Amino acid sequence: MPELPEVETVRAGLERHVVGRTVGTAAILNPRAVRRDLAGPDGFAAAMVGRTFLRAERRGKYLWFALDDTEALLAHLGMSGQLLVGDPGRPLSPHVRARFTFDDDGPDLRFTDQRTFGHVMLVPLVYPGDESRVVPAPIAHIAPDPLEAAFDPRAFAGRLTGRKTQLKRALLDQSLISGIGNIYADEALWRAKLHWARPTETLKPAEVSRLLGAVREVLTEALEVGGTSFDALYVNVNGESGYFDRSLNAYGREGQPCGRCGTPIRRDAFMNRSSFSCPRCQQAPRRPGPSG
DNA sequence: ACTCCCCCCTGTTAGC
DNA sequence: TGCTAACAGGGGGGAG
Repeated sequence: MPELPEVETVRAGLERHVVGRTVGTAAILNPRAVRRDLAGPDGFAAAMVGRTFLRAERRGKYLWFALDDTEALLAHLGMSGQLLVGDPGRPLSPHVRARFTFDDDGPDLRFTDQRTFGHVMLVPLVYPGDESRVVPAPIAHIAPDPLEAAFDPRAFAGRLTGRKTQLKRALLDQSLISGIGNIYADEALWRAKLHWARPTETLKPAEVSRLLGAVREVLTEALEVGGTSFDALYVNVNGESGYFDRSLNAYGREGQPCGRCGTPIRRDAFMNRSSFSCPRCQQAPRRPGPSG
């Protein structure tokens, strides 16, 4: 379940192990991995040969390598995507979807993805709106994430309370604030003592800043321990797990006591998935937001 | 313009 | 024991 802390952990690993190196060969082992690339598997692979990874960057859950001033290799890990760096001679696992070797004959890069929700593509770099930062064209509509300099807390507060929806839906909307998924949404809401169904238009300024503080806290703390791993589906570029699952207060803890008040954590069906919260610390709104 | 819901996919687990 | 169904969930795209 790669969200911002997991993707950032992967990005940092790629910066260390891949940046500065030049692609020798590129192979697409499953065409679905490049389904969003207009050039198709063969065109994509051919266009990648000889390109040098100049920088490893990230916004929210997307990461990319700048290849020059105008193009980038964009990647999204989806649910189960991994970018693994290792001995080019090691066995090829059945879930490897794309493989890049380098002209220095060093460690190769493998995009591995059991459930194939992730993808990679070669894309143009553009300036979105009034921002100073260059980003890949397909993600120009994604909002800055709360850990980057371009994030504007006041603009976020205004757009959040201007919506007519439930708070958790808004937190998961990458065009409003990026990098947050189901796990960290539940964790941030628990910390801020806010209910997932709270109508966004009723949020007070103090509640919004409490929420943003909780979001930044939980993302930062998870990042410090390498992200959250429940199983082998999320690992860093060396195949190692993160440790934040030990620090979860709400997510996945149905029936277990709330760390603050002891009330059993409750699980609600939400958007075809689950929402975990403390029924006592996180008071349900009298009138839930739309689609509650 | 904004909000919402379905669907893409595979491996694991719960339940009958 | 063996099958089926539910579940995990990010986000694109289309419906409303």
